[in-house]
Amino acid sequence: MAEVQVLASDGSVKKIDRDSKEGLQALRQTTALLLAAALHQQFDGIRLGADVASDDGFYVDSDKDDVQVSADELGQLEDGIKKFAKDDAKIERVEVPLADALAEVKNDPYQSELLKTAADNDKVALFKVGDFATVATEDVLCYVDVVKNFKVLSVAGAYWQGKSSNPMLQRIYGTVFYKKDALEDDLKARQEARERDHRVIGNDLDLFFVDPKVGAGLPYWMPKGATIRRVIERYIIDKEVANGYKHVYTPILMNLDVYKTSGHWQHYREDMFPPMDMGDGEQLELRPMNCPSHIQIYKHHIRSYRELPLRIAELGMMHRYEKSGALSGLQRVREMTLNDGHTFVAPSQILDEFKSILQLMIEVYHDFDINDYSFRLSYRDPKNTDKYFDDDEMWNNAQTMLKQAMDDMGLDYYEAEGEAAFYGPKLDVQTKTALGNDETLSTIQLDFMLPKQFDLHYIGEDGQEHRPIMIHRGLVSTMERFTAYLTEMYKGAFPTWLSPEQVKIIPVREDLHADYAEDLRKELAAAGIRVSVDHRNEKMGYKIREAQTQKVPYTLVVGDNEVKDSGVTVRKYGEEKQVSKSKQDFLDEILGDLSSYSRE
RNA sequence: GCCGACUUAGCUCAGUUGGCAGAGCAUCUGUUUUGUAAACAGGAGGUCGAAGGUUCGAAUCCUUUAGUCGGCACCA
Repeated sequence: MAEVQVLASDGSVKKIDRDSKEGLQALRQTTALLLAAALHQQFDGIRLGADVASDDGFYVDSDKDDVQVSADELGQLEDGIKKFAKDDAKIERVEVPLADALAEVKNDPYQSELLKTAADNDKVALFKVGDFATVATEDVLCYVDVVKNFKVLSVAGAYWQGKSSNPMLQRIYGTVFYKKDALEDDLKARQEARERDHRVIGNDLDLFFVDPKVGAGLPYWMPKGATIRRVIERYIIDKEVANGYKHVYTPILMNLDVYKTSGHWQHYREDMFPPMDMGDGEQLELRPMNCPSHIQIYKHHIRSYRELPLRIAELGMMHRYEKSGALSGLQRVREMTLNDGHTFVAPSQILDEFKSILQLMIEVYHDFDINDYSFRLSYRDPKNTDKYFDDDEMWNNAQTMLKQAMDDMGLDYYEAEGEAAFYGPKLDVQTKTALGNDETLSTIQLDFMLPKQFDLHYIGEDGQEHRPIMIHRGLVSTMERFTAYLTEMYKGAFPTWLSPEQVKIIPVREDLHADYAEDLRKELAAAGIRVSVDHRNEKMGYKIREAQTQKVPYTLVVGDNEVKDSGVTVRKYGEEKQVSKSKQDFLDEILGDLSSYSRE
């Protein structure tokens, strides 16, 4: 076990395993410090923000008004880091009076702020390397000669202290490891991440496109993408109907007054498209959420306690005016169709209904083979409560209830303040995109507010009116985001049941085998399989290659041998091996795939 | 929305100090009838994102604008 000495901000020194998480973090923090030192040395008068070790590397912020670092200057910064990382170089901790430290950085508001935050009793601890010193915060390595295998990757923008009301700084990102091959693996993984990006695959496989001339964030689903979506839609509707959901269709346009009643207009307006003024005083609004629509369904009849839980669901199209910089392929769009559902329950039913929704979600994830996710309990921000519906008791009860349900079910989760919807706390299922960004896939939200706003009630056993509670839930997210997620997860090689083209038949000779190929296609199509014959005037190798690059699960070659045996020769995606079998055996195989959602 | 970079044929990309807009793949036409990852030949295809400006002359320089990408902020 290789050990490294780390220096903490309080001056204590200890040895830790360099391959531990802390060991890597200390290396990242150290490299960030050296990058800050290099920036300080190479760019006179640069004002430095924080130097930070992140989950996948490190970064340093700096003011860009006087010094704008360009992408082609990153190499010279690497050289600068190397100069600091000499054999005998050490990071030392010094403690100085705050006033002295502030005097040193009097033209740098960011360092001043960091110093003030870190100061204790008018003294502040600094980490020093060469003649560069900055605030001591996270652990660093005592000896910096291990900073060898690193790369300065990119320059981007970031708000000072993460607040959009603050000035924007430039942020320089990098990555670092103890071992050279670990660095190379990391760089390779970053490259591969780009190759599995759903926008790249979506283009290669012709799944969808966005045309800027028509509108940003408004995707077009090409036939193959539409097929994947249709499979998802049919799957989830069947699943939900089987689990007691009533599927409905509701308008995507509603009178704006409804959104004033719901509170969306007050809390969510900046994400909504502007209302359409119809000229006669009526204002119509493109809906940003489906909940008010399902509330109308609820209110259409007088409801009895016997009907609860009442589960209303819809693949609901909605429009949100997402900020231009947030748009990204199918992941963030302005028109989306959510696998939405709202359960109306009596207070005593909340816990059980929440658990049964979560159980259903876990089943669905299993069918799609989604395993890499975490549960997040999203609470309101206690320091900024005016963003949310105002009812402290409701919030506290609901948040407690969510936590209890998760604990009862024995599921791991983490808690996040400030992530709630404006009307209530929620359970979010967090996943990562190919590029490593966090995103919410599924969500289950408790809502005590909308039933009150819309004055919902049901008749209880006692013959009196009672207020139901709403649970908002999306199991497979929006069709857009879910398709994007699956595309990245499967790298475009969808399991047979989801694959837009399941079987490609290639006749060896068009003049001799086309009829057999066509008969085969008809038999498979009759069994519900998405199949086509490649009749083009091309060589077999060409057609095989295309079937592989298009990631078709099964390629069937038929020639004299197959005609004679009334069979097929099967080549699976990603395999070179060819297996000859009877038509029936192949049909059994692929139907087995479909019924089990299998990828094999 | 903010910071930076980018935008050339359906796709991926060249295009030098401003001087006649290019390649590969795809598409179309022929020839070829093929047994497991790219047959051969020929043709067609672009107001260089858009609008203004500088210049004898702009894909190239300047301004504005839209979009895309990487981040940040915001979120399904």
